[in-house]
Amino acid sequence: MKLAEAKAQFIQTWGSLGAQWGINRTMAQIHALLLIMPDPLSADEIMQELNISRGNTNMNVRELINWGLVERVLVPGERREFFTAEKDIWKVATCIAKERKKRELDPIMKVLNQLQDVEGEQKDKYVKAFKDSIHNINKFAHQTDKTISSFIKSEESWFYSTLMKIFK
Amino acid sequence: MKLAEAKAQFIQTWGSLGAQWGINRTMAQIHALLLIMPDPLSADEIMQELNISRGNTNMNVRELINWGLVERVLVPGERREFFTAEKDIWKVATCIAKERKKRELDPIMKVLNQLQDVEGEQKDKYVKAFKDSIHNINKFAHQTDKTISSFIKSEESWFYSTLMKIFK
DNA sequence: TCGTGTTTTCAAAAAGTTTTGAAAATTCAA
DNA sequence: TTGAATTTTCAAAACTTTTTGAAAACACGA
Repeated sequence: MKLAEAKAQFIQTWGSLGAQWGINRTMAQIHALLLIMPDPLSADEIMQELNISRGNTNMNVRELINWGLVERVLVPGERREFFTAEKDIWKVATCIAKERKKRELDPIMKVLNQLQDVEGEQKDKYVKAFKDSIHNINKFAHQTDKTISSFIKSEESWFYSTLMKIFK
Repeated sequence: MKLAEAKAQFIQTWGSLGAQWGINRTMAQIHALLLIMPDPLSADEIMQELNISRGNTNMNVRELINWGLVERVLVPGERREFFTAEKDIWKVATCIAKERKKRELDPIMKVLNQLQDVEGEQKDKYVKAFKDSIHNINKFAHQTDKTISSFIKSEESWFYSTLMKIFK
């Protein structure tokens, strides 16, 4: 397989994966492109490679920067901005985990805690079923929160550097 | 807080969570409703509770059944079908993990394996960067696959029943 | 300050997804 | 069979999200 073909396929696969994950397709494609490019790209280069408009490029690059997955790079002697993606896939993973935890898990945990105290008799089977469900989901959410938190922290810890060598 | 209010809030929160996860909002809401109801519901009851059309109900219930999150229940003496959701949140989680692995991780791993062998010189920095990226992502994907597989299996194993008692 | 190259914004258009509801199909008791 | 209750289908409508591109804003050297 030729490089150009492989590149196109990788970008499109990463793009549809992103779409299923609530990340928009173009954002994921830009990320894919920057992942496999050795040097930083300018907005124009991204536009050309992916055939998308300037506005679209700008918007999605900014969002990738917000997620912490892409960085602005200043090339000496160049007026234009260049962009590059974090290449260490473990860092990418922890970065995404951190962001999704903040955007998804944390808010639902807040709601679950409020829903714990519904008025009403335990004798009422509807009240009982509701409370039981919320209670169980809440326990599960706390466990998940702990697991994700330690995954996120593992990146920085001593434990990480020793253990991860096995996989890297 | 009153039960009705808490119920509505839970359904709507679970619904928007689902939307972020690539699951459609209504499907997640039906799931939420069935999760907190002690007894199975009929299609009509779901329609009334959530204010959605018959077609919509039918389609999304079927999809939930495909995911293995909801079951058809036959009530003796009733012509209509009733539906109920798995209440054990650990089972729900492994079920979702299994399905998402099948739909998302497995296909991308297939593509990554194909992309491993791109033609071209290692001296070409674009070829090198591409190969390195794919190689690293592939290693990560294999690791993730193992982790998810053992999570899915944990449900059935001896280890599960002993360890999970701590959290339940 | 001006002019040029560059980035950002945002309203409107395009594309994509979900929902509706009525008609068709199915099921089953009589 | 027949017909009433129920479920399923699917084209069109409603809604949501994404993309475009031109205009505005910005940055900076001369």
